[in-house]
Amino acid sequence: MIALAITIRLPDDSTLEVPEGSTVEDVAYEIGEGLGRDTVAGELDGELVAKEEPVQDESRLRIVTESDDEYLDALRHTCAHAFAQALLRHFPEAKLTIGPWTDEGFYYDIAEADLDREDLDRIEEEMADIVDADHPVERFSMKRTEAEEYYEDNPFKREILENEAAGEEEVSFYQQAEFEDLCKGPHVASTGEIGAFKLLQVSSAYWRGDEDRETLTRVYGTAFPTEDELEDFLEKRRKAKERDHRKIGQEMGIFQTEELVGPGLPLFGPEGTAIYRELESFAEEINAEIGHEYVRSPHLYRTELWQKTGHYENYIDDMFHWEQGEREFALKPMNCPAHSLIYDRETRSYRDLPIRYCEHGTVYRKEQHGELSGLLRVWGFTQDDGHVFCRPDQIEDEVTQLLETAIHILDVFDMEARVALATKNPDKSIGSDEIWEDSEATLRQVLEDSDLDWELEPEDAAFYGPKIDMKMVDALGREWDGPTIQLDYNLPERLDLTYRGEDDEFHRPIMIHRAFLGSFERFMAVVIEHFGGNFPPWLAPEQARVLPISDDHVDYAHEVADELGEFRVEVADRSETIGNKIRRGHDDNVPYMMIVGDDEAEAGTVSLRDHEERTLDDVDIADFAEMLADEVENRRAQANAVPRLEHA
RNA sequence: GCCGGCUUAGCUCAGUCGGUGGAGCACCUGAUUCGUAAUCAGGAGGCCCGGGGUUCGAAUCCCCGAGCCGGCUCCA
Repeated sequence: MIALAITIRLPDDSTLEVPEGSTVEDVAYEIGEGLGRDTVAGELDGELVAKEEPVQDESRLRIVTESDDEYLDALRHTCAHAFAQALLRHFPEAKLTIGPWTDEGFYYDIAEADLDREDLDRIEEEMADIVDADHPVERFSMKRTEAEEYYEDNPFKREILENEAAGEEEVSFYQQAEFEDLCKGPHVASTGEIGAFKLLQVSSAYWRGDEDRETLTRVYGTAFPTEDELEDFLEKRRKAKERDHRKIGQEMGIFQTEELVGPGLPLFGPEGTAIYRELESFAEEINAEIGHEYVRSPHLYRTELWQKTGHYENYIDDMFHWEQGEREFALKPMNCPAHSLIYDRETRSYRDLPIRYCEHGTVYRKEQHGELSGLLRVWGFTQDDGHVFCRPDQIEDEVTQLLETAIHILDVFDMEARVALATKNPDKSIGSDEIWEDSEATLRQVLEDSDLDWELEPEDAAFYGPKIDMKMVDALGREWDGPTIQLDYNLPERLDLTYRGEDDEFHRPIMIHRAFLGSFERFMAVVIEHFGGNFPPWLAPEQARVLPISDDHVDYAHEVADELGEFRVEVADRSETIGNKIRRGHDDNVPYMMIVGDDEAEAGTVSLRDHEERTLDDVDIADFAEMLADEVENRRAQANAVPRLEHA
């Protein structure tokens, strides 16, 4: 019998003919004996699959071995099985649902098992036994009908069989010792390959992510080939926890929330407000540079406005609204309609465009209670919002300018950007295909003309137009939502915005929504975590502190502080030991301490010490002031006065 | 909003079996006057998240609610 040949495309773009019905592993052996032996899994048309997966004609295949990143995914997937196996030994009545790998590890969702941290400890011990026993992980097939019987008591697995495996005759299972699980793979060859693992937390999740369906117990864990890698991972988590903006915000008195005020409504004291105002004046400076003019709009509006914009029907439940006499009013959830109405106050000419408005606009959105978190998700926040009204032929220039500005801003904070183009979601979009295609092409053009790396996020656009989203990458490599540039063809239509064209006809302007920092509140949270509270001088609530050695030097300390009057300077004038003052200055994250005693008072100098414990004696106050002024005015991300003065 | 956990001094946290609540730091007072990461002593500070219940008696047990934390879902 003659096997029919099919063609497989390999990563180097070469092709390989293999018999029909070949698996990933077969192809690997076809390429080379050694590669065949090392095969862990395959990447088939971009999807990670088990090595037993049959390949199709014309598919693209990459062989995954132990040296590839995907090996970690398979390892974690096997660890998820080891967890489920250990779980069933202690909780035989538990029902398994799904247990995939994730970027950080794995989770397993289970039903009919309430677990607490102590249970996890017991399960971890059992898992250690399973790993030590080094059970081989075997794949086997079962008829779908048999599998349905096998899972007679497990409606979740049966649902997977009904949906995911609907057309299949046979389904695959994986087995290690007494444990069997319906699973597509891939997995590593034996449980002993799991070098190090840890169960991280127990929480909950909805079956199929649907809040109307069953609530399941979800256990998160992670696994690595070696103990060292696990330890690095845990260390990074600990560091992240140390930098939690809620903790630092509390310690440094940056913000507070009060039950009496309400959830998600932070109060800022002088320390937080110093940071807040610095961010605001930074935004003001940027807006002046790029010609965005400030406007102001009220917090309260008749809801008819949001009926007109279309937000009412989609978001009224997320707005704060109430009847006021005959009318219904709502706190604004966004600034764009107000800006649009200002645009619309008179007949605009094509010559006037682009018209660019901006506002530090405070908006209120009734986020779900479970979503509220420190300054990251709140009910009331202030956006560094802006809207450009322009002609179609101006979009490219405007977006380019906004993109460059966003990159510059992140650069000031020493943060990298990860740029993505979010395109149309067919299920959630309005407007013609033609408009979408044009606007996506325009954004794509801007990105291609820039020297930025960017990726596509298909179907992630807002309903009214495509957007460029930027993630900010902080000092620990974590990603946060950053600047956004969104095209909007809808609102100008809804509010009937026009301009008079060269041809004497009325035309529809395009609206570009943009935010650089997002909201001042959330950006503060990011900045706190990014710098870990150790702010650069321009942002630090207290930029320098004068520490007199003894009470005899308090007067001189105040003289020094007065000389630095343009900065945020305090004097540690309580009767404490100098060691204690230094300790406090460091704990308070003051960038610069100026220690003054007899020597300094006599010479009219200070002894400088920064947060990095770098010290320099005999510093001229005016020289330091000049250095600090430079760091503040130029918004330098590092406090480097000590080394700079040292080498001056 | 849903699931689970937590809530004790300004902060971090102990509090046994149901029998009138403690520590460290911070704060106040006094002493000390100090040269680069915590001087010593004393004092003050509590609606034990709120409401209801069980009990002779509740920080502790039960019910309801709020806030926070971890997830899920959501994020114009």
